[in-house]
Amino acid sequence: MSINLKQLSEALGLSQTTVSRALNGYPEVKEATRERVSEAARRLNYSPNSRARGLATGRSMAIGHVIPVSTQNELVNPIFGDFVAGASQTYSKHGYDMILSLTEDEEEERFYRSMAAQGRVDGFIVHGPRMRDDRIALLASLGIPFVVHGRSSDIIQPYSWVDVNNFQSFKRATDFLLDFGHRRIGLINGQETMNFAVRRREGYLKALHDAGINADPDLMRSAEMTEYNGHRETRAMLQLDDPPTAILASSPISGLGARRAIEETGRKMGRDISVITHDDMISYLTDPSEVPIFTAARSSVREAGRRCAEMVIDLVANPGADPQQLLLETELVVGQSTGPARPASRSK
Amino acid sequence: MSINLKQLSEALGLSQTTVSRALNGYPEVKEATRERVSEAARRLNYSPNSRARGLATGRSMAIGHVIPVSTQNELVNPIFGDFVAGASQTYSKHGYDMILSLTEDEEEERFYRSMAAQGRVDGFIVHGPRMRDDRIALLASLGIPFVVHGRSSDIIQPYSWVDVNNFQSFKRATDFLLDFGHRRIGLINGQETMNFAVRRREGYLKALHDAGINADPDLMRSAEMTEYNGHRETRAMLQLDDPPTAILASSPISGLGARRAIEETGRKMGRDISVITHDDMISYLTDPSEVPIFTAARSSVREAGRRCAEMVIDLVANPGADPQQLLLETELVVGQSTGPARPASRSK
DNA sequence: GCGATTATTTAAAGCGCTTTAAATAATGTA
DNA sequence: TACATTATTTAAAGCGCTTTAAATAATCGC
Repeated sequence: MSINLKQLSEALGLSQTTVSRALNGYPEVKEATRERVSEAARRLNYSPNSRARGLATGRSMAIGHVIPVSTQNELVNPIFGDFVAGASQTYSKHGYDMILSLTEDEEEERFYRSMAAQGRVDGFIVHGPRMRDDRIALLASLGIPFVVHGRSSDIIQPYSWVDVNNFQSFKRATDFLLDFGHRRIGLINGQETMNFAVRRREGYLKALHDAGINADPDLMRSAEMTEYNGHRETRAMLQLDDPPTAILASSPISGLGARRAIEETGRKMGRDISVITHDDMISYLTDPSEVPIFTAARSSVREAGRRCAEMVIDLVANPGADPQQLLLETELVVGQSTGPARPASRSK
Repeated sequence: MSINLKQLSEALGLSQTTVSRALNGYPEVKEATRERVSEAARRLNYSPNSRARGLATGRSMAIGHVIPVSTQNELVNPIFGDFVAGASQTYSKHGYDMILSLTEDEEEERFYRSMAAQGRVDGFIVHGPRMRDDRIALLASLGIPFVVHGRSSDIIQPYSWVDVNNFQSFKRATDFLLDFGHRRIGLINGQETMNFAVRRREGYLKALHDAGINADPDLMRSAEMTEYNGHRETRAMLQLDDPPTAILASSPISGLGARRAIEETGRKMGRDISVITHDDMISYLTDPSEVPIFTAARSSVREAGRRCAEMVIDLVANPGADPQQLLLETELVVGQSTGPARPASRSK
């Protein structure tokens, strides 16, 4: 189908060395020669074999994205598509490929090791960091560049990460509700084995504490962020003797479930009950309206994907460099789902 | 970090040839030798460099997934995560990598060409086939194995695909509604540049036609499958003089929007208006209840991912073989969102 | 016009593996 | 025991590129 370097250089009457250099932009090639070479390469449809080039350079020009999938809950995080879209954009700009694999918990270590040892990738993006994630120590010991999307906790050695300021974001959202006079605020969090979920809870608790409010365990729920779970947990909270007047949901999807539960009881969201969601701005979920339905703490996960990709490419290019960190703030976008607290309406 | 073949063979006092053969399961190696080699490989932490191996074998052991992203609508399809999860599972079983890239329309052809020419992948999965998708002719002309997830139309040459029987699925769902006495059935379809959407509309129309009902253009909507659009289109239909008594939604997400619009007008889904959705069984959206909220035509996109991966691996292994096709049927799961037609209730 | 520089090109080695062709060892047969 | 077979191992070539070290061409200063 397409020719190789040897054929191209023979066709040109030049050595492989010169042709290679011409195409790779080395300065010691006469400009006229370079043009002749480029033209011929285009005309004869030459493209360098990536494996051969990789073998010679010691680079694979690929970054591995390893998505943990626990065996119990085979859930794929909905943010995943948009994150990857952002990263892919950056990679293609730099000539990198993205190698994606979903691995189950038990195989995770083996997988990272073999990908690294076989030289299939030049670096990794670590997804879904857990509370005390041992992947970080593993990758550090393997000596391969990596960036964590999110953070872990209790890790001594510095490492590179890109994270949303989940603590601040949920503190801010809680403050916003407190300012509206809400005192009973429910939290519908993601699974608290995940690091981000714990940080969100801490932000929520801090705001309550600063306002002199004791947190009520009944109002703090934690489950996978599905529509179904958001509905179930909200319904349960609304059935309490002293139901919340506001709810903080960790994802727009659990937010949808919360809305359904609210409306099922004849309440109106935004009037009887306020709701704020965290919103990663997933393309098919984020409301494009001027005043969106949901008041939300927004942070573009696509942007996070771009930044992670840039960071790991940078780490690959500068092996000696120090780890980098980037903390993204969310933006609180006020929509129709929040308003002043009403005296605990118990309609129905 | 880890050693190479030469070092391993020197440590063993054997030739590289024998060591290579021992590890790759060739029969001409004495069993005792093979064991000695495997043991040493394990002990000395040897793993073969994938690029070198790929250069020698001419295989890259990677399959490319190219997701089209149109510049106007930067939407990432929500099914994508689960499809990829299924495929990844199959790949890792066979030692393949998945290379993922999102490319914009204009770059698509160039991208496929260069991936193929550079030998970065051994085959492709084509996502989101359009009505008369020219990627199929392109890939056929490149002579590289590929499987289309979905089908195109008006393509003369046979090609490999895995698709859901969208026509039959929507015909069946429409029949189900007709049996309940519905005569005004709204369709909230995906974008009809996509092949699947057109097939769904045809199934819907066929059922109506067989029942002697003239399709009403006002009841056939087509837009990207977001919550927001599902809401908007449903609301528009409910405001008609002669509103539908049932709605067919092309995705669970537009279904959520439809439900919101229905309830906003004081109607009750399942009683006043019936809704059936197509459901790809996306992990975070599918309702695990015995009797789910939504009546839906279900088909596991994760399974489709697995089957596509198997098929492309098979095509790579058997270059001469004929194209393969697989048509998956949906299962109509009856939930709470459907019931007998009610005399066009115009509450509120 | 000639040696010294500088610019440009090339031969050949090397990246780490697989595989062909050939050599050596082991076993069988008469 | 000697020759033919079969089993096992090895040397070396080759995959297609980059890059080091060396060669050749062109240009400069005087």
